[in-house]
Amino acid sequence: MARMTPELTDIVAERFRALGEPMRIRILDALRHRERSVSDLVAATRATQANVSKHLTVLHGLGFVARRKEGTHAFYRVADPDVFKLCDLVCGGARERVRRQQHALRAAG
Amino acid sequence: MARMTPELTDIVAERFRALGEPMRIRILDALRHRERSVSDLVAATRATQANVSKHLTVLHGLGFVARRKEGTHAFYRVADPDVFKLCDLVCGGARERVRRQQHALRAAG
DNA sequence: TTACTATATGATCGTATAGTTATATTGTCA
DNA sequence: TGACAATATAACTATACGATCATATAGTAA
Repeated sequence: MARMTPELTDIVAERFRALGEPMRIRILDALRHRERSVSDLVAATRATQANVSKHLTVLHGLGFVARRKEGTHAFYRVADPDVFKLCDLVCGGARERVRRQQHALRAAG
Repeated sequence: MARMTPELTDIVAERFRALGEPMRIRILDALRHRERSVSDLVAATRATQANVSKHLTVLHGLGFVARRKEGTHAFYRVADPDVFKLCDLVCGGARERVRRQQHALRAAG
């Protein structure tokens, strides 16, 4: 396979960086099974409304979530199902690391 | 599935954040098919030696790459094969977004 | 209209970190 | 030993960005 172009590496990094904030992961996790309003997400994450709204703007700008307006409410849902595949993969790597560390500790102890 | 714990969201975000830098993506891309020494990577990425070394420290600290010393050289290789699955997934999302935008432009134009 | 609710956004601040420079460390060879 | 090469790291600067506060915008209801 050919090397990635600098443009592509920038795009890839931008998308990873958007997922690289704990609060945004919590928001996506809260959206795993159903859409939620902003105020729902504020309650679920215990963050301020402005903070949640700004994180949603980032996720929406990159197409990770979609928005539906209804009256004064805005309902967000996950628009890119690969998000959870990404989280599962990265979780798996984390679990594997913990497992190896524990194995090394047992061998040393 | 249960909600993620705050600890887990932090770990997941930390790993995504490590992948959220263009230079680190370039380094991983350069390691896609073979291990490389630090000076190889300096030449491949056109960054300074100190800069490449620091990025490698981050990637190594999270287990994304492994190190092998040989004389004064240090050879790095990808330790977590999921890295490229992650990149492919995030690339796919990017491509899908571009495709939809072009479709919308054609429909509007 | 006024009052209230839900959401988005601009201004500001503090912190985290990428990049650079200089230096330390380690290994090789004469 | 000294000189050199490869890598790692400490100190510093500049910038990006997350969090907060205040305010703007939009919808609803009286």
